[in-house]
Amino acid sequence: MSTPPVIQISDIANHVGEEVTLRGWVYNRTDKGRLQFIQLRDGTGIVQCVAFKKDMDEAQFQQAAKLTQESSIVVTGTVRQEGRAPGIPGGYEVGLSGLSVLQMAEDYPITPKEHGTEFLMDHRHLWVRSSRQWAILRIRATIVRALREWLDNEGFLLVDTPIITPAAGEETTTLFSIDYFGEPAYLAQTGQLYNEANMAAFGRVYCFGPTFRAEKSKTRRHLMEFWMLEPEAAFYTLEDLMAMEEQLISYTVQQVLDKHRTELAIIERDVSRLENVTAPFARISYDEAVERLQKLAAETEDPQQRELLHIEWGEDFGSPHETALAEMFDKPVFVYHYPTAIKAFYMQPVEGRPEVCRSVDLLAPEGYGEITGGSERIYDPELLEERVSKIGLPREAYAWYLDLRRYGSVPHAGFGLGLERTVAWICGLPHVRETIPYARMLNRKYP
RNA sequence: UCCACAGUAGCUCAACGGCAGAGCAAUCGGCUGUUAACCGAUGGGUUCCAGGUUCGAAUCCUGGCUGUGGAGCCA
Repeated sequence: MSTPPVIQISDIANHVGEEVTLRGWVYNRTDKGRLQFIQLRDGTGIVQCVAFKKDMDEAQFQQAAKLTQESSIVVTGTVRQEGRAPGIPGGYEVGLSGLSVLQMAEDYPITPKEHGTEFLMDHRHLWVRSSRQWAILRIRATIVRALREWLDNEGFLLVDTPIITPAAGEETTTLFSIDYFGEPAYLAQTGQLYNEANMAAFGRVYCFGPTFRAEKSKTRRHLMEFWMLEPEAAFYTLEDLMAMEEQLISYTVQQVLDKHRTELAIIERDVSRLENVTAPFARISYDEAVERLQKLAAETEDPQQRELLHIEWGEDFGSPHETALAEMFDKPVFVYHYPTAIKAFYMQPVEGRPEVCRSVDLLAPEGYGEITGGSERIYDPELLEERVSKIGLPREAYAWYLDLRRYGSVPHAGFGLGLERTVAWICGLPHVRETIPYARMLNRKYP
């Protein structure tokens, strides 16, 4: 007797009326005596399998009745359309004729009831099987693919930058240090400086990989290990950068809308907010942003809220400021020309107004905060030298970077995009911890 | 690092100075259309840890640990 062909649940609509084999895990099970319902999960979807006592071998029917949640099984049966059948995609079910058990799962900790965050994060290795997490991580993969696809199509070359580095990428943030054969080394917090070297070799480049920040940040927007996409392009101006970012982001959102209606429905995302994300995005200067915030603070009744929104020109935005600014627009908003003093040393000052620089951050709507940050870079060798010595960076560690300005320096610009914040925004999640398979946070590195 | 809140059964929670409880999960039984099925039964506790107050502490006090939310910093 031959075994029916193995199919994937995502492809089930193409097999109605056929005898098939499915392999996977028991998502849920219930029975009505001589009738059993087994929801089977195979990674591509979930389908309801129906076992009637009269259609099956008695021993197999008895075994099915003992199936525990997440037991691994192989089943055979006939696919039929059935409006009552739940699942992903749903609307189809399999009338079982055979079943074999690969392993009977022990008591599964994650039940179909609600659980707390700590418990779920402790069982992250199992939690990723849940349909909500399944949907989020599939959308994350599409976001990564869309971002890279757009860049590849626009002539940006993927050039990887190192993760183990000899010194800080920028001056401020704390780094994770490692022992490099007796010498200190650090996990990269950005690939940007290397990107600038690669830009001079390939014109338009990007790097995409994990970055590490040893800051003791404890918020819904921070991870110790997160993925950052960093494009860098020769001869790009700040205006070029904004035009590029709005195309890249709107393309990515569109790809998610095209490919993941099912997943967006599972996580109950309000897609109307995403359908709105089309170029051009709003653009306001830092000056205007401060004015808007001061006006808003003045009009705010609640004294506590007014205190949170207080800002003077020259200060960086805190998260209440970013949220308030983003709420003034129904799509992402660029804020450009930040004060030079609060930005990184390599950012190009605005001509005739050196107290501000050619920098731009993109704030996502709905309170998700900064999802990209970028700038034109200083290309004048003397100015860059001056900046490096002024803030007391170790000259020898940056010698190679300063070299770039000595051999054919050109105007150029680039930005970094935080992947997890972008995923959180597009998925409408309250916290970045669910946007990455295994989050590394202040109080968590397990599992 | 700072501020606020929390920790009770495998999970989610109740009990708030006087016998340690419920729902789900587990186990056993029933049911031919379940959608987090339903019905009946059974088992399940170092009330985070250490000290203190009290006739009596899950409950009040002190210290610690762990977590959650927020701030700062940042993407």
